[in-house]
Amino acid sequence: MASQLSLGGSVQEHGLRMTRQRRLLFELIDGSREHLNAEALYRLAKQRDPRINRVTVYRTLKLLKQEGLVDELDLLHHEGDQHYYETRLKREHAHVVCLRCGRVEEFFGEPLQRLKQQIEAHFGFQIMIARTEVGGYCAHCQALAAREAHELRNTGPVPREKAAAPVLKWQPKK
Amino acid sequence: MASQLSLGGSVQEHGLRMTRQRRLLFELIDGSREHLNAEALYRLAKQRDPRINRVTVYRTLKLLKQEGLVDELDLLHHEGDQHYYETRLKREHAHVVCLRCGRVEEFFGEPLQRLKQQIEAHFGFQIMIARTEVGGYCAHCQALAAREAHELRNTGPVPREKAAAPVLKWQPKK
DNA sequence: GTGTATGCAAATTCTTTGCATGGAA
DNA sequence: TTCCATGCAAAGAATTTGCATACAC
Repeated sequence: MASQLSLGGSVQEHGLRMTRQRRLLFELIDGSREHLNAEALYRLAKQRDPRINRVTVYRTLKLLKQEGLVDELDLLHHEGDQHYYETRLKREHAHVVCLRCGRVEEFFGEPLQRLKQQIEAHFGFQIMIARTEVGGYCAHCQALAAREAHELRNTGPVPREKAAAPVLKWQPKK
Repeated sequence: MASQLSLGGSVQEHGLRMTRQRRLLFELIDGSREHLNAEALYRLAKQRDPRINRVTVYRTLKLLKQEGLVDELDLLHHEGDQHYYETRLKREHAHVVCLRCGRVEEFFGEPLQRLKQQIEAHFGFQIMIARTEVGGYCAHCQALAAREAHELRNTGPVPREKAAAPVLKWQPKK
């Protein structure tokens, strides 16, 4: 999971400085198995360096984005309006988010390469960043929803809204 | 450009009401040739109905999203952290954003269909929404940047940061 | 030593909530 | 006539800025 990207190299090339905080934050993002948002990252960092400030997290994230070391995602804002971060992978990939349980899968597949190539060819565009985020319901949640629907039917009359609404429906945020 | 989606149908089916404001806001989004953000939409709406409130814009956008009439984009946040809105099109498409001039192109192509199919097949996933956003430099801005680089070289010494930085580089937000 | 990075407090931006009134069905 | 929708004011969440101090080079 951990990338081969060099924080030091990238930072020094631009006259920037390698600090305790930057090293820590990059390590945490790069080593995390989840997609962290700024707040989660801050809390993790605080455990290892209680003196670190939330503002430093934001400033460092901005820097890492600019240097192309980290990508920013929103995962369709399935919970709140925060952003999520991951170290940039070599392989293009899409994020597949279950709108019910929040689980995030990554999909690597050739249509993504194709898409980039076509866009570059079609528009003469120079792509710096590409992001595909897909929301819906994972197999597990589809099964759960089906079972719930079944139970509803066998429980007799049900408040109108509940019965009429599709079982699977975009969940309002929060 | 205008979609065939019915606001009235969708609204009434869920026990909701068709109001002056909702009609107006949907019309504006559906009729706009640009991707509007909440603030821009509010300002447009205010011209046609000075009594409308910003909060109503947010509430209506949320509703339209939930009903699947409108999709939310962030266009890679190329200017600020707002979201942008468009009426849902039948055809899958990607948004291609120039990080320099801000121009947004839409790309329709089969890799997008392929991608969805593969994700559904691979994970047994039921896709409700899919979003691809691509950032980089449009042909026009590449040409401009090349010319600028040329002029820089012929102007003699230049402040270090300017000369050392790649000509095309992710623009820091704002 | 110089100039960038950090921490702290305060400000800003974007969005949501509470509540009384207005208006669609 | 019934409740959903709106407007207004205020709150809230996420992120940024200003400035003095700390620390990497």
